[in-house]
This record gives sequence, structure tokens and C-alpha cells, in this order.
Amino acid sequence: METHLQDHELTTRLRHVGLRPTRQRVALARLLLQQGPRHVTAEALHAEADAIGIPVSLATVYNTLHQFTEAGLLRQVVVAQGRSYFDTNTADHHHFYFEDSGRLQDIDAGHVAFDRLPQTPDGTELHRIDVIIRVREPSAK
Amino acid sequence: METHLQDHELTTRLRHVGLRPTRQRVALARLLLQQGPRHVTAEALHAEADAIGIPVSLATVYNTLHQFTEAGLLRQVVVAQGRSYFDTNTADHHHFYFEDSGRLQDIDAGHVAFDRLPQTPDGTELHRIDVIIRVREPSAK
DNA sequence: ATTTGTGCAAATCGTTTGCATCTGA
DNA sequence: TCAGATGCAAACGATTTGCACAAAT
Repeated sequence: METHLQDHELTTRLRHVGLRPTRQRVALARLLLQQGPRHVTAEALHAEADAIGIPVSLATVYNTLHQFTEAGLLRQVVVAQGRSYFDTNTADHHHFYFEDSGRLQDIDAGHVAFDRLPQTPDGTELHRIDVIIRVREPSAK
Repeated sequence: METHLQDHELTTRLRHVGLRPTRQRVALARLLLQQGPRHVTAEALHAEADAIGIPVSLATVYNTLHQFTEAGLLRQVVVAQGRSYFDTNTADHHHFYFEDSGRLQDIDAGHVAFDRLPQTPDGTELHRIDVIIRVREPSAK
């Protein structure tokens, strides 16, 4: 069964980042990591898992998303109060945020270049630079 | 009393943006707008008002902060889940975010320049570009 | 066997709202 | 006068936690 081969990869990958490949972690990893880049909320992922018959609690979805994020498999992007996405694209890149729909869209790192940047304050080291380009769909006449 | 002169300015300013200069709005405006640039949370502002004997409820602080933001007197910056600041600097600028302490620091617009930016997606118009440079204070040996 | 993960429900945090009561123009 | 503002407490949504049970090594 093809699914098994893919699961083996996922299993290995989870082990490599120090996470036990449990049923739900493998299932969530499958949803998250075996497709193109995705921006997922915890709620949405939970609903998705539910829809395909994977029993997993919302609490576990949150735990798993955070574990994956700490492990570097995901990146978390907070765009507004109470609106946070987990991004399966961990490469250097930025985002468009559609304020009306609440959707997020990747911007390839190659499309944003800085001409000048301040040096980081004394005693600090750079973690990362987030660029969020907030756009609106004009009051669609 | 000097305070009265300053309050008159604030009163006028509030009126100009269509807000009635009530006791608590003027008091909060005094805390927010009569000092250098500040990054304030609703909680912190509420505590501050309390400390100097201004009776105002947390709900009113939230309402007021949002009204000021809509009126263009403030800008809201969300840096993490449940961590949102109101910035009294409404000029074009960016931010350092200290992930350990949760503090925010302004970066003058002049210190960030883009060499390249993507065009906004079809059917959308630019609202604003947020640049947040996330830094950490290294495990201070 | 032992450690680690999971589910559930309850707790928490920041924020918003409903509504009766005040207050500024 | 009376629209608009405020306070309080209750409602809220997103997220987290405590603890008994289940599964992985």
C-alpha cells in the first residue's frame, strides 16, 4: 500500500526530530507535510482530521502543531489577534495577508530584497525577519 | 494649571477625530499622546490609569484604544498570540521584537529600505507593510 | 515495564458585548 | 434633553492544562 511507504518516511522524519511517531502525529504530518505549502489553523486541521476519520482531539492538534513548530517542521505566523496560522513552508519567505478574508499567501524570498536594514540591538541576535504585506480587496463596487 | 492647557489641546484633537472628549478619553489620551512614542498593552494602560487615580474600566480602555486606532491616533501591532500593542507612533516605521522579554522597539522608516517588493495581488490594494525583526537575547552566559 | 502521548473537560488569557446607568453638548 | 459613553459582569474564542487512560519503545 502506497500510504505505508509514505508513512515510513514521515515516521523516520518524526523520529529524527525527536518525536515518537504516534498514530495522530503521523496522520497530522501526512496532512501537513505531504502536500504543497499550506497555511493551517488548529481548528481547520482538526476539522480536516475529523473529516477523514482520524480521531484526534483539538488539544492534541495544538500540542502537535507546537511540537512540530519547535522541531522546525512548521513556522507559526500570527497575523491578528486570535488569528494564527501554521505554515508548512519553513524556507525563508514572507506573506501577503488579505485583511478581509483573513487568508495568507506566501511571497517567495526572492521577491523581497532589502536595501538597508538596521543592525540588531546590542546584546541580541537575529531570530528572523517577518514581512507581512497587508492588502485589502477594495469595497468591490 | 498647566495640565489644563494641555488638556485643551487633547480635547480639541479628540473632537477633530469625532470623539467626545470625556473624562476617561482625555485622561487616556494624556497618558498616550503626551509623551514620546510608546508601546502599550490594554492591561498596562489600565494599570497606569489606576495608579494615578483615574477610574476607568478595562472594557473602556479597550474601547478607547480601538477608537483611537480607528481615528488614526494609534496603530495596533500584534506580535504573538495574545500579545498586542498599541503604538503611539503612527508614522511609517517598523519594529524590533524582543522575543524573550516581549518588548517592542521602533525602527525608523529610514533604516529599512526595500530593493524589491512584489506587486500586490490582483484585485487588492496595499494597506500597509509590517516588518518585524525578531531578536533574542542569547542565553546570556 | 517504563516512558511518552492522548482525550476530555475544566481552566486561563486576552478581548468583546449587553445592558442599565451616567454624562457631555 | 438625549445621543453617546461608561462600568460591570457575563460571554467569548483561541489556546492551555491537569489528570486518568492508552500506546509506543
